[in-house]
Amino acid sequence: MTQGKGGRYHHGDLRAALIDTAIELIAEQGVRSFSLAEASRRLGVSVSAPYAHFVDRDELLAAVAVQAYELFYAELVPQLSQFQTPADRLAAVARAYVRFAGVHRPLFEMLFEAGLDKSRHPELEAAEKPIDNAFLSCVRALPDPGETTSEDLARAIEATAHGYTMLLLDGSFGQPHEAVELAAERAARASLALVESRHLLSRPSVG
Amino acid sequence: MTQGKGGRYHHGDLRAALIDTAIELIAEQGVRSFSLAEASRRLGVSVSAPYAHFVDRDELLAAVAVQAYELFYAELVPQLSQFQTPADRLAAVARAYVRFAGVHRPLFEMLFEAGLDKSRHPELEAAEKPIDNAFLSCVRALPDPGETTSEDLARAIEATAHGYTMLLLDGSFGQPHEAVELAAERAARASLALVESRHLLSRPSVG
DNA sequence: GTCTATACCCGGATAGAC
DNA sequence: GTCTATCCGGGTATAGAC
Repeated sequence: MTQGKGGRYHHGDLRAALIDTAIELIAEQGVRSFSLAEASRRLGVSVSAPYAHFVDRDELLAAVAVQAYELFYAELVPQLSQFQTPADRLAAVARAYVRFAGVHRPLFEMLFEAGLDKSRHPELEAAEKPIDNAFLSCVRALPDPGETTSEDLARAIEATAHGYTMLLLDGSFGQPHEAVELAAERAARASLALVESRHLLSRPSVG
Repeated sequence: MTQGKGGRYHHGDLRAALIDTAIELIAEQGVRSFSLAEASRRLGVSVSAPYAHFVDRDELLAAVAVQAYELFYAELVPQLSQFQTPADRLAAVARAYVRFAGVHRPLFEMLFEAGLDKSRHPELEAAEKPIDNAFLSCVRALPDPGETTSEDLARAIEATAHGYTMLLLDGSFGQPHEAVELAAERAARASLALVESRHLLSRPSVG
């Protein structure tokens, strides 16, 4: 899909092709079992070829993760303009969060299971930030912020969306496609509940 | 710790020793890199010895996971009797949930990252259930259940606790020990907020 | 129940030719 | 930039002796 000539990548964009193939393989077998060797095999290049473009396996995985974050964010964005109130937008973003994980499961898993060292791959933090900001900007648009900081409420909602996502991926909502919608809907509702009782987020939890 | 004689396990309880050693190794290096070979080395037995007690690597890991669930549950239980109201107990359980993950991080991670096939290891589901029940029994003790089912509210709180836990382990709350308490406290407060607005969990999230 | 030995497969990574 | 060839390490699992 990226080379010009025959079956070889002599003059093609092997770097991009490796990223695409890595996504394919991760989607098929998960990050755990991903290897440069297999990616090379699938592309019909030698096992040493990737090292001309990535210093090691982790650098390729980091590039994949960045792309995954971008896709993730791209699927959250449309929700922001589709609802009127900030609260509804928050619910929609939470719903989209869970949906993304359900639809692009291996991609989502790799973001959290690849075991990439973020200090060695600073691009990852940058790629992740827009997602945090999607929640945060909605929270900031709420009237009456109350005592709770925007960051805390945004984090509560993101945590909840993330938590539902994990339960979904773990099978707690069953296997079929309806499970995705079910979990997504629950996350959306919980988000509304957190918004409603956000004043409690900044108080001692027990008397 | 389980054998009687010298450095060999000829007459010791190798099975139990393997589980203990696995926990050690997982605590040191995470599940990812755990191998039967290394566990054998550390115990001073041959690499083939474990196969007399476990059919394969996964069966040992499953046994470890069961033990991890038991410890997890054991740390939640004391919270149940320490607070008066059901809501406070829910907050306390959520707090303890996050704390467990913070204190026994590798153990917690293995429960969700080991990649164990639950259909092949039914013991896992059974070992997990008491934790779900800890949340559920508190919810059931709430006055005025409202329209939302107990299961839904319990799951919302567990999802939130789980989500905060993931953010904590991912470094979103910083590195030091205070991060654990911070995340745990946020989870506790969010639980109270969900209890307070639980009526919203059973309604459509957008009009 | 544990040993030794072995067969097997896999991955990461490098050197040097083209 | 890609190849071939190779080294090195690791893990899983089995066979057969004790």
